[in-house]
Amino acid sequence: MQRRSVDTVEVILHAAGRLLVAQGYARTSTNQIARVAGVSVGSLYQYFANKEAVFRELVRRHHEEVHALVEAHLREFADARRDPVEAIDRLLRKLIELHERNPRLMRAFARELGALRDQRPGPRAADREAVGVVEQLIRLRDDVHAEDPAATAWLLVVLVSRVSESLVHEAPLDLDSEPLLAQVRRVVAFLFGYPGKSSYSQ
Amino acid sequence: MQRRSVDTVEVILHAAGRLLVAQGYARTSTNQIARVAGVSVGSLYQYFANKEAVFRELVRRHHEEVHALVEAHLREFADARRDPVEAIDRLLRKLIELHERNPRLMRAFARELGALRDQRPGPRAADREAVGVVEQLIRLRDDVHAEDPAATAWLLVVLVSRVSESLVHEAPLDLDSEPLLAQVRRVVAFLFGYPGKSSYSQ
Amino acid sequence: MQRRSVDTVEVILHAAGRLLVAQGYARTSTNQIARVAGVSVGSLYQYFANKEAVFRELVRRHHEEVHALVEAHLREFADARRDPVEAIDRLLRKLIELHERNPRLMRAFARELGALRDQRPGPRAADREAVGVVEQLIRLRDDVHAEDPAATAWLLVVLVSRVSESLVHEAPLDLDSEPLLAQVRRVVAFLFGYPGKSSYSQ
Amino acid sequence: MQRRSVDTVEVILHAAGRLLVAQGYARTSTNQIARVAGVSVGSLYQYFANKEAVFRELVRRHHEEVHALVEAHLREFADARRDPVEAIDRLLRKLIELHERNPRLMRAFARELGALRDQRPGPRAADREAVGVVEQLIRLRDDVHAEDPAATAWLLVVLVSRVSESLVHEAPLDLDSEPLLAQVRRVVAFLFGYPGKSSYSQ
DNA sequence: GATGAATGAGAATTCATTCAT
DNA sequence: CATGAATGAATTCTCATTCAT
Repeated sequence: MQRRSVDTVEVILHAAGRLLVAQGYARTSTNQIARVAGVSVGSLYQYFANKEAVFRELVRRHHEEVHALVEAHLREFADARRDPVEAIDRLLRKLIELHERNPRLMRAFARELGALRDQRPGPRAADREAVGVVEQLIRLRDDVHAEDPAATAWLLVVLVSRVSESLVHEAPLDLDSEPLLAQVRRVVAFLFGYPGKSSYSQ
Repeated sequence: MQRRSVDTVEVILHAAGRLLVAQGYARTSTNQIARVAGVSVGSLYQYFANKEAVFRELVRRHHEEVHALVEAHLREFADARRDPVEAIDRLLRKLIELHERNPRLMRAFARELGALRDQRPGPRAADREAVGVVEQLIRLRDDVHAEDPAATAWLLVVLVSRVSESLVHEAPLDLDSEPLLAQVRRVVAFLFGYPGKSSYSQ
Repeated sequence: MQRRSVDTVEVILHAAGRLLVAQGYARTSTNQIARVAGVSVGSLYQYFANKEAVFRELVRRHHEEVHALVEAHLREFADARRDPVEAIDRLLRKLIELHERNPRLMRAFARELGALRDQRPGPRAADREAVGVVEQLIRLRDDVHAEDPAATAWLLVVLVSRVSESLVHEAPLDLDSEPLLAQVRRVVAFLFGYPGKSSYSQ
Repeated sequence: MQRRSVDTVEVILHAAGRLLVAQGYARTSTNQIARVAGVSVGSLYQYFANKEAVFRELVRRHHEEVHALVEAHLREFADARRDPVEAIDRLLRKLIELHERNPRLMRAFARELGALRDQRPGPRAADREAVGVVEQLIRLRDDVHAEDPAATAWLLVVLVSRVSESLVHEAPLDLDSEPLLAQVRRVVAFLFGYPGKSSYSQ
């Protein structure tokens, strides 16, 4: 029984994701989701309060993953023995990897579920939280010399979150991602006062 | 006659914008838009093929404004006698100004109209175009020494477009925008090989 | 001025006919008729009380033509010096000719305007009237020996009106119309007690 | 479950038929049909793709009945031991009987649903098919001497189908149907080369 | 008379949600 | 718990008709 409910929720979310990608939020009906999932609408409403809740759960799970990733890398970033620029670079790569596991779904999240996004705790809220944490970390690390830790933290968060999105969403751009990542790395190093590391001036 | 039609379109778009902000795309009906606009639904459908078309036009107009702004500042950026970092900074400020004229509407655009945004030529396409132009400009300016013009152009565009959005959308962040802009300026200068200009290391 | 109004009515009816054939009654709007006719909707309503009236006039004109044809041939049929079977045959050919001038429109009349058809005087009423007239004529002619004049008249009218329709509407039937007309002729002759004329028994 | 669906379809069709007779196709809305049927509009759309489909099913069922009748009598007509004229007469009477079960509905079919009628396989297609079958049967029977089997078959089909319609639709004609049927019988006998059977000349 | 923008009642259709089985 | 038929409020959109210019 326990098993069954877990499966039901799973197939519903899977179907919802596929339909979201294929037709968007508005065009996807709960009956449709249930049909594709191979369960009855009734079952859908057993586990989800309404249509929105289905998609909210879908997004929530994604955010959870992102959050875990960010947290792990911020721990690395906090570790004085490790290179902070590397930590950011690695986080960025992990985020891109995450997006690339299902880019069409990630794009659909951004495109279709903007209206759901603003619920707390959403990504904006997450960003906000991250800015605070990063600022503290910057202040704690002796080797990071940011002029304005608060502004630097903010820019860093914006950079990482938006760059990872852009790198995936604008994939068709005929640019290789490696040089772009290198560029971001340089900027991060610059922000951290590591001018010598990979700057063009060297 | 001419006058009437123009007015009708205008009041419809105005009403659509207000309702978008107040209740979102999904909850806004065409009858409602018409009522708020003070015209009949029939008139709405005289000028717009369907509900989506109304909001598409709203977004189109916004994009047009952004496009004009970007174009003007890229011309300034192309002018060798003017400081390129200043040009970017001014563009950023203008974009923020634009957003701040009606931040709630701008936020609604991002939140609610993601699905419309992807039409060609949308902002993504615009970004793509901008990257190409900026790359050329970087190559042309003798005083700009970017290591990898293509990657630099891409990062610059992502930075400007996403930072301006973030600055407005996350306004509640208890940060003053001036330090954030200064930070962005520093990064831009760095990207352009102007390390001495406003770097913290000076 | 007089001229203009006549023309306006004419172009409207022409457009209505074309649209009726192309899309049917329901799918044809008055605005569309006006556009195709090259006049304004307002003008349409200057000359026709409503949408239905336009099509009623179209049908009325057709009925008028049919009526004139029938009347002329009934006069011929009434002329004792002329062969009554020939008269019927000629009428039939004339009706077919009429239908063939615009078979698609004729078919559309039958298909789409059934609901208008029942207005008096419609074809049914016309049939009724014709039956009475034909019955009298049969009684008057000495050379016509119909067993039951009333029933014969009825059958004759049904035969002529339905056969002419069928011959045109089912044109794709891979039958030549000449043999079919010959067959009808034989039946008419039989009904008139002209068994020797073209019967197979001769 | 099975039971419910069948009932729902049935009451919808019943209501549609009644409304068709009472107000015609155009004036009948799906909401109205549902209300009269005592079900919700949603249920109507669960079983029918759209308004037209409801009426198409209504007509289809009628055609099915007619088709069954015709088929049964053609089998009789094919039986060499039975009188072919009688077979036609009986078919005609059965068709009239069928029409008279609900003449107003039959009339409404003709008047209002002409546009639906033309779908394949419609009555015209059915007529076409019948002509071919009848022609074969005429050729097979030794006792039927038709001069031109193809033309005879065609005329026979037109006669039977149109006469049965006319007899019902023009019922108000102050004629008794018995003499009319006798007249048709005579014509059929004549077409089959049975001149002595019931001809007035005997 | 002509025009065509404006009207708005009304129609078709959808779909989230319920609930009897 | 599962099912899926039934619901009906709500929405989009059409189009015959009017009337100010």
